[in-house]
Amino acid sequence: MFKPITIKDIAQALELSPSTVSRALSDSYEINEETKKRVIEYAEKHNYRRNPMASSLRQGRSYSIGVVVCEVANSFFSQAIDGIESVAYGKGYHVIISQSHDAYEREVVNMQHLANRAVDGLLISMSAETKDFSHIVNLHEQGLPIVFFDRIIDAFETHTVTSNNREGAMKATQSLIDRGFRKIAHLANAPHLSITAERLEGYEDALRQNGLALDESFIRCCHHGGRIQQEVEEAVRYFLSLPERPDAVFVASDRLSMGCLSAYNKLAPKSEHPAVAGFSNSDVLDLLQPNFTCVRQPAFEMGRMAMEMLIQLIESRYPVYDFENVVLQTELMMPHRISG
Amino acid sequence: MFKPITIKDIAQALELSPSTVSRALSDSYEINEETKKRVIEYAEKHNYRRNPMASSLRQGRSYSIGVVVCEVANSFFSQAIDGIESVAYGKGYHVIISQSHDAYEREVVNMQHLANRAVDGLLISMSAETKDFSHIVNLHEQGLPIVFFDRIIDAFETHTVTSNNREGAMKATQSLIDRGFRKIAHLANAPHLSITAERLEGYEDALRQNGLALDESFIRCCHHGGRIQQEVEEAVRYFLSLPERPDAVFVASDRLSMGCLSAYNKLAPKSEHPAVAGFSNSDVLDLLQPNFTCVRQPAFEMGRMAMEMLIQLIESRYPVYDFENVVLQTELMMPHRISG
DNA sequence: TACGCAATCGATACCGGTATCGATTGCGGG
DNA sequence: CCCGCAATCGATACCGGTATCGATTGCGTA
Repeated sequence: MFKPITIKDIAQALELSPSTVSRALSDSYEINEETKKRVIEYAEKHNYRRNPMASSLRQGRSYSIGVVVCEVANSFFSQAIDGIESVAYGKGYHVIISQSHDAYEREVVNMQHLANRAVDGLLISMSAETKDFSHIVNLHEQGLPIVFFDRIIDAFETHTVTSNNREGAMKATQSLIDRGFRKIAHLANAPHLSITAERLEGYEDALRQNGLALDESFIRCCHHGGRIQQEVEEAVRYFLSLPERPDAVFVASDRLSMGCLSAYNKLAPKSEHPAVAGFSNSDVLDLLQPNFTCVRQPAFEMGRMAMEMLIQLIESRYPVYDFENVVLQTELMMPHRISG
Repeated sequence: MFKPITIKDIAQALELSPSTVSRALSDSYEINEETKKRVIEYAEKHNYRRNPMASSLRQGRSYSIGVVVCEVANSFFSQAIDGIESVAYGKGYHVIISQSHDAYEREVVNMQHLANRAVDGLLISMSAETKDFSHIVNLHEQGLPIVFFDRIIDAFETHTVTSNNREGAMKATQSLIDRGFRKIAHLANAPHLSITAERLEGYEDALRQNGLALDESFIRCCHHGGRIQQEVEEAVRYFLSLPERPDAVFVASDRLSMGCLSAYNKLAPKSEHPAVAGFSNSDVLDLLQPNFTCVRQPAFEMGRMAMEMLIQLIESRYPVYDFENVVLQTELMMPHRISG
């Protein structure tokens, strides 16, 4: 096994003290330019790499932050992560991604692993299954900076970034109404999520504003957020089984939109497909399904802002008590007009 | 700021030595059961968390491994990551994901950050842009265990996991031939990738075996692997501009398949769309596009195996000189029959 | 009685950087 | 000539665990 060279090796070789080498390598003003050059040259020549653990241990900081999302194979989250990374790299932070797979157990384990000094802060979008927040509250009480995005909770005060889910849902539902549909169903996400309630509200508001009746039987929620395609198919099968079938569906999330369209393709002939509108940040879904209206969230921007807020918390010298709750606007993408 | 309790605090409180506490917490056989219980109880009660940096620094191991892929918003890679995680968590390893975005610079930076004792090993699927492998060779020469999967290189000997790309490509192309198509184009990936050459081979083999002529003008490759939709559209536009248009296209990757279908939807009426077959691990793509034949790779299994091989390298007491190059089989998914 | 050995625990060095405090040198001003 | 101060660098403790070596005790056995 190869033994990497340390700061002490350099010190010995150049007849300097370890502290001088350390300072030279971090470009300290107290070190003579000439000395710096010697150190840096020697370090590069011998392929020196600073040991991040030793550094973190001493400094009490790791310059890395943890991101907890349900899954990365999701346009919304992957775009958000890109936004997070764009800020992080600029400010010298490293991003550690971990997936909860919408499972409570997984979320707890991942956070424990990330927490306690291994990361300087946490960006969290809650898992669908999680009802008990004590693992997060604990970390927060221990002083770990946390920022929520998208799927937030109010167990304690901190910065949050969300999009205007109510309005997005309303716009999508309204677009279906504008296109002449009246029997509009709602395929909802897991019931405990903040976004679920907000989007349901928007859906109901739109119906109400247009004098349409609310029908509980037209609402179906997926407890696993569509990560199990079977539950989506069940919901679609249910809609298809209704004596009075919906002629349109408003879908609450990216994955559910995928699953919903896919399920209809599988379970019913094209002539019987309802119009579908829903939340999605996919680049191609709207193109693949010309009849699909989607609500896009500014995912990249959300990631960017969340990361900036987190860095603010981390680098603040004093405890922060004044928290921001940013709400970003959504964008409605109408169906493409395809010739032929 | 909250000050987490350390092993020394526990030692002092229980009137033990730090080493005893350390051993008690790692369930050493040299510690009396009674003492262990006292220590563990106190630790739990006071919410003790072992500091991973100190631990890693001393042990020279971090029990975490790094994964470098081009992007996570990709069915194939996200499934592979799930496979990796399934093994990792079982063996007590933590997985750090990082994305190269198919950019050379990004790949180098990420690896540097992961490397040098911050991770115990690396699982790599090469970026499309990378032609210079010295950053990886360096790490390897320093003794960092590395396993390649999917997009491999042969700059040095190590374990690798791939799927049978040649055969997969052949099967897909053959399926198009079987369906009666004769003018089959190929939308290829970035030229330097191992998978690109292998899949091109399979495509050409299939044509040859069926007595069809190879036509260079029917092959177009995307240097950014389709991450820039514009380059896919250009290729599609090119195919559409040919005096003799292809009646079918074999597409080399997941993202390219998405992009290709999407581009055709955008650029040509449905009646002029060619049949499309290609590599894809998407759950829904084949359902959304009934006419799409896809080659699935055993992504989860690839991740699983790669991780197991990496752990073997990491935990081997002696240098390993006998390397495995596993090749897994692909599966052809024929178009669904949709009524209506 | 003496010795060997297992069980249990302590003291300490060390992992590799870095914060802290201090030492040395040189020079300008009073 | 002395003092103050800036510039430059060294010695050392320390971050929080843990490997290493040793110490102590008790007990069975030669």
